[in-house]
Amino acid sequence: MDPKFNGNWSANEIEMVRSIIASHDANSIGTNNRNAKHYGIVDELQARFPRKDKRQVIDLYVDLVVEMVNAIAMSSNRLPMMVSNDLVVDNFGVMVENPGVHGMDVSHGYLTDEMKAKRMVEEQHHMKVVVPQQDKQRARRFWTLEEHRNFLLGLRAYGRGNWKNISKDFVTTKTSVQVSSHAQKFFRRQESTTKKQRYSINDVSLYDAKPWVQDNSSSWEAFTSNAYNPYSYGFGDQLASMDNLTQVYSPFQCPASQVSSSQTITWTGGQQTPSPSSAAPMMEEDGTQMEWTSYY
DNA sequence: TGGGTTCCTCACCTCTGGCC
DNA sequence: GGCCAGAGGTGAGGAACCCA
Repeated sequence: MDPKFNGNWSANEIEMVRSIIASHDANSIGTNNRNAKHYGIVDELQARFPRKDKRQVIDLYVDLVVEMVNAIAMSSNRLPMMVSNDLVVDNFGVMVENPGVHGMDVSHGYLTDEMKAKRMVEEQHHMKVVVPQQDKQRARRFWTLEEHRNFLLGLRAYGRGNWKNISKDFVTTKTSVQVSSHAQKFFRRQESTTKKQRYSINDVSLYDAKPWVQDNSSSWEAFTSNAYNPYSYGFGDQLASMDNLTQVYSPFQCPASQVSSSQTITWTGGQQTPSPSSAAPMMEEDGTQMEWTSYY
């Protein structure tokens, strides 16, 4: 585990976080919405550790998940068998092609022939169900905020270029090609910080708030500041150095000059200013479009 | 070592929606 | 209604990997 991510965590705290993640894992068998689970765990972790900011919680969570997945993957070397992702029951919301995790009927590390046969049947069943859905999803469908956040988490965990793993473990609703395409737009967006741009999903960073849960009466500045926002992950100067992934932690994309030292984002320019007359689209989980509620 | 496969990057295309 | 920016999809090209 990269120590720079959890230097503020004691060994006991890390163990506590592990057990919380594991308990979520055990309680979530049969849970289909991995995306919601990611954030449910993060929310619980932050509730347990109110002195930690959201960024620290997410950092540690992602690190531990990746660590666990890697450990399981390494241990699977002596069990070279493939199972479908859906059969490896929710592993902290991260799917792994791996046996030996709970929910698997493994006897002494090996599957019996009967189990294998049963598994093959189940796999066939899953394939029949899943493939047509993928075809269906081939139709143009905007990325939801949830998907984009999971994309950022995946980017954080695997780094740039590992789209296959990001697709498999974090953005399960998108193919690696789709993730790659989204990443292309995302990085292009990150690079073009000087132009006036209207809001896009790629302006949302991992630590940004969930705008749709905000009180309509709150101002945009209050929303983007950390003071009263329970969903604010915090951003700004303290996020300066994250190797080649700093862009992942960038705040809403706007010229640096527009970000005050107090980390309050002020929006300028018609398209970037979320006003009732220029609402930026948000996507619901089912892909239907919702709009910004008025923050002014 | 060479052929086949997989995956990633890049560029381009089409569609959508906001602005004038 | 036209223009333009942004989003998602797709194909070409190349690098990396696998295997006989």
